[in-house]
Amino acid sequence: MRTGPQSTSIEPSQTPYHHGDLRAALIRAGEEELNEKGVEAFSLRGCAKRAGVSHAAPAHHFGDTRGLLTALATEGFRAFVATQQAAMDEAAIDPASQLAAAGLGYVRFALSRPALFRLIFSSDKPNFDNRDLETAATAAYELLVAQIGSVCGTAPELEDIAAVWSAAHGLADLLAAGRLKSVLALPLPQRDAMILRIVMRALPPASLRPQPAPR
Amino acid sequence: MRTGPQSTSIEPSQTPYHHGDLRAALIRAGEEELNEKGVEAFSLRGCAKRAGVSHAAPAHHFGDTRGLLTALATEGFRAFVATQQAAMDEAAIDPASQLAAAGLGYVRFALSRPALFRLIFSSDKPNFDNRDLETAATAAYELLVAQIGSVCGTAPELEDIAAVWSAAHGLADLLAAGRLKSVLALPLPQRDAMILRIVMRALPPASLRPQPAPR
DNA sequence: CCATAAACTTTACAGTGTCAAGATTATTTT
DNA sequence: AAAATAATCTTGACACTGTAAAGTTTATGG
Repeated sequence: MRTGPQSTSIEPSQTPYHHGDLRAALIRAGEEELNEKGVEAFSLRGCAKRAGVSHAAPAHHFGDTRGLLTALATEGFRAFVATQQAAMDEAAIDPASQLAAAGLGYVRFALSRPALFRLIFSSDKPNFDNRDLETAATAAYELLVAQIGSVCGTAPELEDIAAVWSAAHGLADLLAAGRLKSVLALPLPQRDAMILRIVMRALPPASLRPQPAPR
Repeated sequence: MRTGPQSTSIEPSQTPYHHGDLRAALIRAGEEELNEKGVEAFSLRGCAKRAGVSHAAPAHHFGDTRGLLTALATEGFRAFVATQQAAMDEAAIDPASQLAAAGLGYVRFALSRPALFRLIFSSDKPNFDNRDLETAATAAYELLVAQIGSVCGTAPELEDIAAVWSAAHGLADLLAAGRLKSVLALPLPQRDAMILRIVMRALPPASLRPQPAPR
C-alpha cells in the first residue's frame, strides 16, 4: 500500500514511463482509428500514436495487430448484443415484437458503428478462433436463435434461422455500406417501421397471422 | 543489335520489354492475388510479380492500387450479373421462379468468388465514383429491380426491393463469411431449394400464394 | 530516318508490422 | 530495507508496402 499519488498534486512527469492503463487506452484508440480510417486502413502504429506511446508498446499487450483487432472485435460483439437488448427493452413484450426489435437493434448497430460492424462480419483480420471472441460471437448468435425460438417454437428450424438472420444482416450490411440510400433517406419512424416489417417477412408464413387457438 | 524481330524464330528475349497485354494480365493476376490473399492483404507489388513485371509497371495502366481494384470491382460486377443470368437460364420462365433464381445466382457468386464479392460489397478500396464501375454496379441493381418488378408490379415498392435484396444479400454474405455453416453442410439440391424458399419469403405476402384470378 | 510518345525499369523515400535489445518502473523475495 | 526479478515501455533495425521521379527501351507517326 502506498501513501498515494493523492499527496498534494504530483505531476509525475509529462509522460510517465508506465502508462497505467495502456491496454484499455489502446482499445479506445483502436476504435477511434477504426472509425476514422476504416478496417482496411487500420494501423497499429496509428493506435500507438493516439495513445501517446511508442510504436512497439501495443505488442506487449496484444501481441500483434491481429491481437488488437481480435480484442476490438470481442468488444464489438458485446456492444452488438447490448444494442439489440436496448432495442428489445423499448419494444412490446410479445415474442414477435421482441424478435423484430432485435433485428432493428442489429441494423442500428451497423449504422451507428459501421467500422466495428465490418470488423466483426466482413473481415478476416481478427482471430475468430480466439476463445473470448468466440464466446462473444456465440452469445450474439444465441440471442438471435432464442428470439426466433420464442416465435417459431423452442427449437427453431434451420430455415427459419437462416431467413431471419439473413434479412436482418442483409439490411444492416447494405444500409451500412451506403447501398439502399432511399431507405436511409426515410424519416426515422418510417424507416424503423419498414425495418420491422421486413424482418417479419422472414418468419414462416404460418407465424405471420395471429396463431389460431389450439382448439 | 539484331536485324529484326520477324527473322525466323526469334526468342525475342526471355522477358520482352513490352509485355503486349499487360493490362489484361494484371487483371488476371489481380484476381489471383485477391483469391489467395483476400482483399485486406492485397498487394500491388504482388500482382506485378505474378505478371512478371517490375513493381512500378501497374502504375502506368491503373494509376495506383485503388485504380486496379476499381477495375477488378468492375469486372466483378459484370461476372456477378452473369452468374445471376446463368441461374435464371436454368430456371422456369415464370416471374417468381426467375426472381428466386436471380437470388440463387447472387448466393452462388458469393460462394464461388468470395474475395471478389467482398471487394464489391464490403470494401471501400475501389473508387465507386468511377464511371465504369458505377455503370456496372447500376446494371446489377437494375437486374434485381426488374425481376422484382415482374413479380410485384412494374414499379416495385421500395420496401419490396429492400426486402428481397436484403434476403439474398444477407444469405450470400453470411454464407461466404463462413457463418451459417449448417446451411453449407446441406447437400446441394436441398441447399439450393432452401435458398429459393428464403428469397421467396421476402416477397410481399400477397404474391406468395398463386394470384387469385382477377374475376 | 528521325522525333516523339508509350511502355516499362530503376532508384528512392516515407510508412507499415514485427522482432530484438535496452531502459525504466513495479513487485516480490529475502 | 535492499536486492533480485518481473513487467512495462522505448529504441533501433529489417523487410515489406505504395508511390513518385527519372532513366531506358520499344513502338509510332511524320
